[in-house]
Amino acid sequence: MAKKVMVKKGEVLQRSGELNTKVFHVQSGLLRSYCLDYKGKEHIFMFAPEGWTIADAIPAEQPSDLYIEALEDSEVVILPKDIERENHNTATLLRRLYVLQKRVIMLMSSPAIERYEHFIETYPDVAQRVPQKMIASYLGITPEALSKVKNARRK
Amino acid sequence: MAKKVMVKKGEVLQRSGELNTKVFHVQSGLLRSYCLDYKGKEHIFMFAPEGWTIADAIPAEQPSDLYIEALEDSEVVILPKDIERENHNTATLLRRLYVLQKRVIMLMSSPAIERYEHFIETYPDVAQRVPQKMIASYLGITPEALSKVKNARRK
DNA sequence: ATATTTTCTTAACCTAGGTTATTGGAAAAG
DNA sequence: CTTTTCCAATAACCTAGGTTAAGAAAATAT
Repeated sequence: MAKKVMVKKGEVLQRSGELNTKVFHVQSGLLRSYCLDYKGKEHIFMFAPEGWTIADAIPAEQPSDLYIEALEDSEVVILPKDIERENHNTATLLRRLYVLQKRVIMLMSSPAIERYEHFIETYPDVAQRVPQKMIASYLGITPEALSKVKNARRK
Repeated sequence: MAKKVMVKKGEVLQRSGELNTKVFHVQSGLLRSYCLDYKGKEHIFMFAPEGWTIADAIPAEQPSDLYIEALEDSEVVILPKDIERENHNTATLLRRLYVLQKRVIMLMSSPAIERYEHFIETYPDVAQRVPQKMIASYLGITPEALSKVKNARRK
């Protein structure tokens, strides 16, 4: 049922539009999920370092909204999507729910610099491992804006 | 364990900062959850019409981030928070997760007018029952901006 | 019914962040 | 090592949406 694979940096594990039947558990390395907007611009939905699980939350029969890609060489366990229905413990789902709630609240009510600081505090390791432009994409701003905003604070 | 209450429009069922130990199931009427930002401005996190469940996703021991308030006279079943851990079925949690995922993606990648149209399509009934400024608050913009943006499209 | 409070709209002006372009440096690839 | 690609920073300019204010229309309260 479950199988383990080694993926190289840059490899795409799932593409938007593909049937969404898998859940990925990261044993080592780093994955990200992202979507493309109508202009073809990427928006990072989440990062998944070691120990995290990453998947599109869309129901299993529907085509995926998200791409899932390796940002580092990674060791990944691929599980069938319906495992969420049985085995996946409720505590994990509740935690994911809480993380997303926080994210929505921050997107609506905090300026970019605060979202940046919150990200750095919450995921200090990830912040060291990905380029700035990916952090910007996760925050919902451009890399230029992130540069500017960090600069503005440093005065 | 569970108790049913009638609440009047405007009544606050839970306040930010209070210990977050309850889940509210709406039998009739309409509730909303919202947070306040550092300027005291409200941001609506979600609406809960008949049949929906609403709660702060923060772990049960921690003080709530969200206010929960009745927008109409409502019939509400109040459940202890830990019911989520046992009885709450996984399908419901997965659906909540999916709704939030969509919300985050839209907040990051779609302009206000598209978020508005998506809201109207997804919750046509709610859109009829709440003032425009609450829709604006849910979308993450001001009522003035919503007026402007709707006007701009109508040309 | 009348008074009071909300809501919606419009308008003038302002600001956070987007866009495009350029530079220089750091990584990858050959 | 050298070439190419990728990345960060800066600057000039632009735009979506915020802010403040004011008036008209609804909704609530008295």
